[in-house]
Amino acid sequence: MHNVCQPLDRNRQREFYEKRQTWKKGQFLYRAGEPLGPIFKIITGIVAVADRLPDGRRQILDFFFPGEICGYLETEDRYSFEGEAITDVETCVFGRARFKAFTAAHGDLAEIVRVTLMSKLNSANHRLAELGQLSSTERVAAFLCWLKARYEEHGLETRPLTLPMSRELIADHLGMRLETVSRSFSRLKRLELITASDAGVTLLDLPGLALLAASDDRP
Amino acid sequence: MHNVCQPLDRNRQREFYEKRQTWKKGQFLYRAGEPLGPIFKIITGIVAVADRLPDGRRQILDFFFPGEICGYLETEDRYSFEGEAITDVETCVFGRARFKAFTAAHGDLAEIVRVTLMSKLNSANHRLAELGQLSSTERVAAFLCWLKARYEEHGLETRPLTLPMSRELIADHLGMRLETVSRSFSRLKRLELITASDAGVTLLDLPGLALLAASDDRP
DNA sequence: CGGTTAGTTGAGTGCATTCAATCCCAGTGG
DNA sequence: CCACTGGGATTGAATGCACTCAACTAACCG
Repeated sequence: MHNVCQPLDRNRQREFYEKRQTWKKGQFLYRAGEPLGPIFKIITGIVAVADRLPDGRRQILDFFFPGEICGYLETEDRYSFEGEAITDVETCVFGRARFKAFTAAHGDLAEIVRVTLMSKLNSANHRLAELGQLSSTERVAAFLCWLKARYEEHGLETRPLTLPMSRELIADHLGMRLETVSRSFSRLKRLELITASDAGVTLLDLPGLALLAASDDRP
Repeated sequence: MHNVCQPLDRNRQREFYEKRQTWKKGQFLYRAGEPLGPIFKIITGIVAVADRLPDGRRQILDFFFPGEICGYLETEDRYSFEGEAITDVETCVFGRARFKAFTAAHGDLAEIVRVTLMSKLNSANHRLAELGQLSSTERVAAFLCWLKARYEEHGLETRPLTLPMSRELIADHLGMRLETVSRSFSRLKRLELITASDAGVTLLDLPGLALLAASDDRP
């Protein structure tokens, strides 16, 4: 159907971006241990990438927003983690080999990949500090600051902040139980750092939240 | 020896590896926020890379062993984290710009950098799952398994395993207090999964430890 | 020897978890 | 139209794990 690899821009674009795919909320784009399939570029929606322990516990490692690429991380020839659509999601799907060849051929793209990887590693490290050192409420505060920053990147409304993920997802991201997440929200409300309506959460005192979060803001 | 790349071998080698530096246990190779200095390749000893919160709490992100490179992670023009010699350390020190130029000029080296970054990101992700999901004793078990694997990589004695880091360092790595680390060791002894002598720790039942650690082995 | 530092262990506290009840809302079918 | 249902969220009560504070041991070094 799509012929492979011409050094012609038009074709490239088409090759890369033509093959779209949609996912319902709750569907998995890929699972850990599955043979490597394609790489996904998110067009709309949010994907949660998670590590899962044998007994079912899971750690959500990152939330991927439109414009980001997920599914590229691999060990051997299997996916390392799992990617789940937590909203309805639309993706571009394209082959790994082709992606590799393409970046190899373009030095500047390789540099972009390097910078992206480094930035992701940086974020992961900051999150390690959060998980290891912050109390539950501090973690929620840090999460809200982070989410606001992501929303601003994407030009989304931040007053109020519409939370696209459930308490359970937040809990699995922050290494706590959903009830504890809920209590933390209540605590933040009582401290008048946030208010909540059915539309979402409003951050009343960003400096105060950042102070609670203590950790340097994550990039 | 280190056989890095062919063209202009002699000179390159000299440029890269001639400048050595030694560090006493406890010295910092670099600190977060400092203007970017050189990149460090560790020849002997172990370096702990850590993130530090404003109030002094720290999260040790990784331990770097001989042959590894640390100090390359950056945001803007500052070091993101801090690198501390936890034993006496000998390093090669070389300039960032030169390193960049060198990798840019050699596609294969750039690929090595990419793979290394990806592997580090993979490890960081697995450690996120550990911090987020495992109990304290499980975390210590995971840590011991990981350390053994690292030792084997480097051809070091693993029966017994000589722990190069104090309880406090382990605690700051695993997000717990040093007393809890100590209690976890005692628990593992009581479970007859390990024994300890003044020479170090012997892992009696690796499968048992790995089972406790639950998480997939980290790479 | 005394002084110092790393490690272990005990007692008591507190924070996060577990289990459970309730509430709210959206969806559905009588 | 309203009663019913199910999922997400909040809150309460009780438990338990990890933390704090503190005592004590062992090893090392002057």
